[in-house]
Amino acid sequence: MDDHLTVGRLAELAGVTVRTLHHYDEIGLVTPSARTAAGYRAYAAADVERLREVLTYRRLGFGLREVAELISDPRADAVAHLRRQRELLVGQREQAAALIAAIDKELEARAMGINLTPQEQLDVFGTDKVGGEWADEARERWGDTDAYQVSQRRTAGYAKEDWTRIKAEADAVLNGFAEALRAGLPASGARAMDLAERHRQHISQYFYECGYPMHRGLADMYLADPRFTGHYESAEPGLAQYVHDAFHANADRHQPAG
Amino acid sequence: MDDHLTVGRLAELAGVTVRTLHHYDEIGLVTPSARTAAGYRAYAAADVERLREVLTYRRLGFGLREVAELISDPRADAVAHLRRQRELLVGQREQAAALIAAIDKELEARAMGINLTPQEQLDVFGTDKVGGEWADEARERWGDTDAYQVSQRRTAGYAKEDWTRIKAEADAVLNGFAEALRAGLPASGARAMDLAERHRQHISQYFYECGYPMHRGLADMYLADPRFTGHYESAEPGLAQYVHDAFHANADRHQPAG
DNA sequence: CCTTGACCCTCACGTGACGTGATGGCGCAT
DNA sequence: ATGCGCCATCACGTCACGTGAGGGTCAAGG
Repeated sequence: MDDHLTVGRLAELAGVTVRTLHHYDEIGLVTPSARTAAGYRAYAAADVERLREVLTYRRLGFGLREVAELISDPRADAVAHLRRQRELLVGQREQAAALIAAIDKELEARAMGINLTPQEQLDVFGTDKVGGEWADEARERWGDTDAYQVSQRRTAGYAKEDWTRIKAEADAVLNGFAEALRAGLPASGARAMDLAERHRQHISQYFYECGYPMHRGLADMYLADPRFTGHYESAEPGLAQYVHDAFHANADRHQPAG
Repeated sequence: MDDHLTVGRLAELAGVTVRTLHHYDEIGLVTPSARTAAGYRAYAAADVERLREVLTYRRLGFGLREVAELISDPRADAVAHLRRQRELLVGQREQAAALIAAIDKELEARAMGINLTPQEQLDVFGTDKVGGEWADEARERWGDTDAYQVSQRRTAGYAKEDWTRIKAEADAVLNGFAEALRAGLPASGARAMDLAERHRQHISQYFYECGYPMHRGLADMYLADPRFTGHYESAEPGLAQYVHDAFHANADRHQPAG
């Protein structure tokens, strides 16, 4: 009977308290499929699976009542659940990104001594509902409220020649960096700083407000996302790291890290 | 006295209920700086600012008790708060990303008929604590748990000629799509399907496992992120949308949406 | 002037998802 | 047989509000 887990073991594995498992048992959400002679709860593999489902939905902000409905929905199999959970997580992630952008905007504003209008400050509020029941109306909003959509709207108006020019400018910066790297110039040198600043203003002008904090974020992403990394590495090996370092150095110059 | 807000107005602006504001008043967390003769709560601009602070911390999972401590911390000014909040949000976003990656892994596994080991399934648990007190130990974990790090390791080994070849292949796909679009072929047609599939396998081969769910995600990002959008739009206007539709259509063919 | 309807007030109890003991039964090692 | 750690079931506490109940306030309209 080693394939059955006790409450304590499962609790530890799942990262929840014993009381939580008791509670889920009480309300019939995750009931151990067996009990020992002494009345100990004995969780089987299937129970663990179910708990995993429950916890995933819980983490997405659903109430236990809703979770129960979701996982007992007969027209949705495990894969459907995973897809749904994925959707919700993407929404969560993008919402976090939107809030980060909003904070960056405020930080930028404060760094420049500008006070945002009350309206702009309150915009931050509108983007979510402090967690919880956004789940049901999720898709409805992430069609239009999304922060990315903003920049999308901004970019939507560009014609082909605009894009060509924009890209040409971006390529010029990239080539500049590649040359600087080949020439052995340091990533924190004057040339690299110039290029970093040009890049930042380029993004700011054509896409969205890109303050130094966000520019740091971009730098990190260029290293983390292989599609960006590839873009730089194919121009010159080591360029992605070089550009990353330059952006950070430039950000440090203008806004010493806290 | 137009610069003072009533509960209802503020509640609407802030996206919370009147009861919540009453509650915050009761516990002294956000107290209106004035009352009208009739006893109506009158919130001034400073109160709004404070509420914004509170709500931001709340959204990050802090209890009201903790929020009270945080914002009454005299050695932290507004900027410090914003920076801290930003850090936490970045953590949240990355955690969501990690969970998405985990779900994609499971989806991939299921699509291939493989069942993940219990260990691998339980890994999902470990990545967080269902929300709440992760706040304090945040940075400590998000240094190495990050999902991106994986693909970074994989791409680290490529030399310049590899990158050149990889990029050439990617460009070939892009040009194929541009031609198809110019030729008026539908985004769900055979040619587009071929290209979409080639792209998916290209990503899978050189970067990371890219199943159909993730490929859908990529498609969405190509539309959402202006840097990607620009890449496609500069080749042919409307191409970003076209590619997006093609990826989705291709995913639908292989894995009908649930 | 008086009503109507939308908003405001203060109790005060209800709720959801557990936390936190209290009290007592297993189970295995010394 | 006697600790020690884990298990069981009540049962009340808590936190952040929800949800009326019962009653004043205010600007607009008949």
